[in-house]
Amino acid sequence: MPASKETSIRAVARAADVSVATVSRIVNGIRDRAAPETIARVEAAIKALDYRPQSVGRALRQRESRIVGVLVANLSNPAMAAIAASIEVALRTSGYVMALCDTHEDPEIQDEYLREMEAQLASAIVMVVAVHSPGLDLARKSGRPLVFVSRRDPGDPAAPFVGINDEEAGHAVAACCLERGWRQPSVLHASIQYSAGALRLKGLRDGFARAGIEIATFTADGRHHMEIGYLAARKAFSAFPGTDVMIALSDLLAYGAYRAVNERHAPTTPALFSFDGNPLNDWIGPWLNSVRVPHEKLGPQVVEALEGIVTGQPPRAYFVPFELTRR
Amino acid sequence: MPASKETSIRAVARAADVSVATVSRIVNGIRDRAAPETIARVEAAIKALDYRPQSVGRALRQRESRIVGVLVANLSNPAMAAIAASIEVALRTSGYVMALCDTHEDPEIQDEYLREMEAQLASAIVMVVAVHSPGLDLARKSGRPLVFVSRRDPGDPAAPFVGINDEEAGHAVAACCLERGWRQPSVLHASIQYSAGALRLKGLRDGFARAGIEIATFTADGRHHMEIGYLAARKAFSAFPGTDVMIALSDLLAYGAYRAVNERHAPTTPALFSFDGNPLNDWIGPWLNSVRVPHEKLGPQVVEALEGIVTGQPPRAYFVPFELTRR
DNA sequence: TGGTTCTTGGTAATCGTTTACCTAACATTG
DNA sequence: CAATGTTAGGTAAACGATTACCAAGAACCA
Repeated sequence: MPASKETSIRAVARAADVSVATVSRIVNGIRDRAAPETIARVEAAIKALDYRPQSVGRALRQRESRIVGVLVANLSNPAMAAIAASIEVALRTSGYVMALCDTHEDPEIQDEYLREMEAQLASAIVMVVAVHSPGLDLARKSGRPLVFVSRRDPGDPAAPFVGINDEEAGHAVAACCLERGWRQPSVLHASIQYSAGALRLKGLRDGFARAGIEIATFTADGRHHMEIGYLAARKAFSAFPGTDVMIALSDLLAYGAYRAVNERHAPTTPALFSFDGNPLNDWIGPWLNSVRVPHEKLGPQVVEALEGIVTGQPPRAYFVPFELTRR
Repeated sequence: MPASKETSIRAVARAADVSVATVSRIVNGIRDRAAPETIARVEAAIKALDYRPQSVGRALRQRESRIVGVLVANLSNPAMAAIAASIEVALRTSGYVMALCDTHEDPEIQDEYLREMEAQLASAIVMVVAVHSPGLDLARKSGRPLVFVSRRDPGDPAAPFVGINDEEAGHAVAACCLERGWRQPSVLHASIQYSAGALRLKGLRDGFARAGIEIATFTADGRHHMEIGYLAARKAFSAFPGTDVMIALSDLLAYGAYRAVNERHAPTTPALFSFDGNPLNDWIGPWLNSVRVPHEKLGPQVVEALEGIVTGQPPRAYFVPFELTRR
């Protein structure tokens, strides 16, 4: 009868006729504190009772759990879901457990979760697209490893960061457009108060400036990024009818722009370009040129960044290479 | 100086000059065991020290943490990500913390996570699209509340379930097709060994049978659902060239079919229908008719189902209404 | 042989919280 | 006034795991 009521370390100790200390040491792989024969007996008991140490006991004693809090801004965004999925795999292989939280890009919810992770004694926190918040300021000095993904720490640009080199990506997009002869770019963006958007824009601006081209930017208010993209694209069409390429600073904006393009029924339509490149685009957005972020590479980099922090390496950016998908 | 090193319940007790028991009672809202004046003093101390009880201590003592394990089959599927987002909001409002795990629809990973949630003393487990696995059989008898979302418990059809009525949805799709005069349906599906697919298919079959129409089904092998949809649609085109509507049993299959439709360059193209209706479809898939699952309603139902279990109500299905999106 | 070191393993404190039980002091009642 | 509640709060034992420290025997060496 495997397990059921009493599968504590004590039960194993009784079954193997040793002390709990010995069991604990063996479970934790300390093999030079017990005779091989004893180890075998304990391992047999563990198997027989189907024992697995309870995380809470360990966490309480060590003042640190194996949970890593991953706070993402918006789970409904396929790009972020893909990032979360990648981080999950990487954390699991390293023996951590991901607790995934959706902050809805709201500072208060973000703080609520930061506090909760503190209460859970999370061993690290990963912020995927963080916003400025008081709790984040506290977390920064709490000593808990903190890694930022996609968007840099809004309060400390030097904090450990995993993502693409956004400015370089902007450059690359500009170069690609010029190569194709698109010289009337309009850029659609939502908020650019944070690093990712601002850097992408800077890269674009610099890239086009080399050809003596100044870019036109458009934004709008909306309930979500698709709507913003849609409205911004409409603005672009009326203010800049001759535009031959629309560059959206994120996928979701491009989806919105796509609707605006279709509704326009013009003889020629501008090309569409965007950043993020979520994995579904190959199928649902074949009309979209994009900067593909290799989401599957993000997870391992996050783990590396975390290990860098605990081993005391100076904080730095862990860039993953992006690719251009041209249609 | 709020908090930092020593913000245990003991610190609060010292600051307010009471025992830890009193602090604990006040923190937990037991207000009739202390004088109002004492309560005020303790609450002031809590605020001054910025105290929040550590979850691990509580979990250890109560043998149950506030974590709810949510195991989803595939985070990269926007429909499932949307479900996870909805569950997250509902759990948070009820004071729980979601630990989200991606099982990749792999029984072994699913079991690994089930065990981990056990070790974390999770207070409940939510399975979004579960597969059959030995660990699931164990979890079922562990007494821990267990709710299935989207797909029923593969081992116990009567287990608590939250989702749409798949058979009825199949019926509705058939009726809608007939109303539009589409009488040559081809159905694309991946695995139908699980409840959702099988029931949708049954509903479709029954619905069309009323008009004396037999449906043709197609499937294929592929690395993911998009590819399966693509290949199955190609099969359908060669085996059933006259098909006037393709019904995919999930969104992702429909995305794949869309590519096949576009590549065909035929004078008339079949209509596309699918199930799931993820929130992005309005923008990226305007060509897609679908059964929209109101993801935002799923989370609250999941919480209701969990509460039903702990209050000892008999297990049942909690259906959410679906809607047809016609293009 | 007496001392040292290694091996093997046990003892018990500790982490932070909850809660059953105890105990004064005071209030109420007959 | 004695008996009985009631109120307000404290004491201490859990919960499960880790780990610093201790100790007995064996092995080794001079």
